[in-house]
Amino acid sequence: MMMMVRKSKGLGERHQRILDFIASYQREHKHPPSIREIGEHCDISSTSVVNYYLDQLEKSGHIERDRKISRGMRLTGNTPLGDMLRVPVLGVIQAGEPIPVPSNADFASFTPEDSVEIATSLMPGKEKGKELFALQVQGDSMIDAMINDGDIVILKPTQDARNGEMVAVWLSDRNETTLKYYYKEKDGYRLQPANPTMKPIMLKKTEALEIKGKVVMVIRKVERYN
Amino acid sequence: MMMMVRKSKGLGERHQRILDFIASYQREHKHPPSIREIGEHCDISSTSVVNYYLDQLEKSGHIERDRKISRGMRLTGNTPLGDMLRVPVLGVIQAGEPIPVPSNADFASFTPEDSVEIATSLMPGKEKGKELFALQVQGDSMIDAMINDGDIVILKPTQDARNGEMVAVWLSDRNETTLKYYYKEKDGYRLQPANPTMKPIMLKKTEALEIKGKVVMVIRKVERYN
DNA sequence: ATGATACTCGAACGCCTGTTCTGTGTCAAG
DNA sequence: CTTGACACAGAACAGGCGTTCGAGTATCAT
Repeated sequence: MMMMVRKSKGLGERHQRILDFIASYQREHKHPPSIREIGEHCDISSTSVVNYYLDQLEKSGHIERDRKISRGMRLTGNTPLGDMLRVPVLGVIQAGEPIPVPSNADFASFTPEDSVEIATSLMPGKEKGKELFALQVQGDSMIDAMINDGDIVILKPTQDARNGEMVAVWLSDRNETTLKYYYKEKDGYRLQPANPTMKPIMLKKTEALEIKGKVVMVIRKVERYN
Repeated sequence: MMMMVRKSKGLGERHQRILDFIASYQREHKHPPSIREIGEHCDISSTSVVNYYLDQLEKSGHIERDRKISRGMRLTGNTPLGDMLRVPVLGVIQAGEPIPVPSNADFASFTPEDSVEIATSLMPGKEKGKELFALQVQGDSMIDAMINDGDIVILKPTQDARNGEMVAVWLSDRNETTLKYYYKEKDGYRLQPANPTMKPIMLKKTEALEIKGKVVMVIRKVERYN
């Protein structure tokens, strides 16, 4: 029979699968799954194998376990609750620099320090998917998007947008990153600033427009201005 | 034997005791207690009696239960976890209207619909006190504070501010509400807009300035602009 | 080859736990 | 006084669940 080869570095596919299942189960049921439920949904036929992986995940610090207690497991670091999302802060965003986009398997491991927690109840629409990432705004170049220095923008990675959505775009012709409301028009694109007093950027079809993500939320921690 | 008299209105002593125990147990163990554990710590000798009360608490909406599932209960309504704050949205804030301030005992009861949840990890400084309230911005009158129509501002009620703090003030002379950075100067007050391209409001000492609260956070859910 | 290591399976054991049933004492209404 | 709702106890049942054990298989370095 085919055997899975262990990826000596990081988590194997089954580890990841179990981790994901615990998270999604917790979100749906408000409590952790049992060992047998994990086995069923992760195609593991024996409870002892689930237990085997759970032990490893505990040793590697990904989960905590309360032995002997039914469903006594919880994720550590990442999403402790089903009510919150942990969004990785992948870097900064500023006018003169390209946008850091999430590398393929970048969501797997990120330190709790470099992430922000968002209550799912705050999330607009059905963007509750876990493919979100965050960037910290650097500089005052986004003031036309009503976004301050230091603000945190939550993005959903995408290559195309619908009219009226706020997107993060890289204008390679101008060497510029910007956040604007996106409108496709007959002769090109219109990038509308959030500030209604400011004029839009009109782009011809010939000009390059790379959509990197869609803005779903902006968070500003107001400390002191000094 | 002594019997407890049921308080026909509200929760009896045992109901409250069970509720408190579930909360404290959950805090300590990260998972809910079992029926028998509740019985032991609440001086109830029979599991059926615990079940009896749990049923009532479920009917009255204080807890939710997953039948047949071990420790399948959880508190509803109030933030069961210490990881999130529930902030009441007391109303709207706009230029032409006074600021709704929290009435004395207003934090006690508010519906979950009229509140926003904030992860404590997001809270700046030590404003994690629960005396916070939120207002929804109405209109474009706060654009000079880099705040959009529909944004949610989290406020901490206070009557005075230190220099550099963003405050919500009511200028009775002008019949105007505004959000500005606050600076006390020798000849009066300076109210500085967050947008660095805009000019401050200079106030003489004689002009009335009512500070209603201090802004600690701004949240913008970006849906669609259309 | 050979042993070590990693991984998997199936089954059984036994405690944990929610559920249910029977019975008892209290108290207010009829 | 009878009746019934209410609060409670105790015991037993049945299924859920974590744990453990024995055994088998694939990969790989020795």
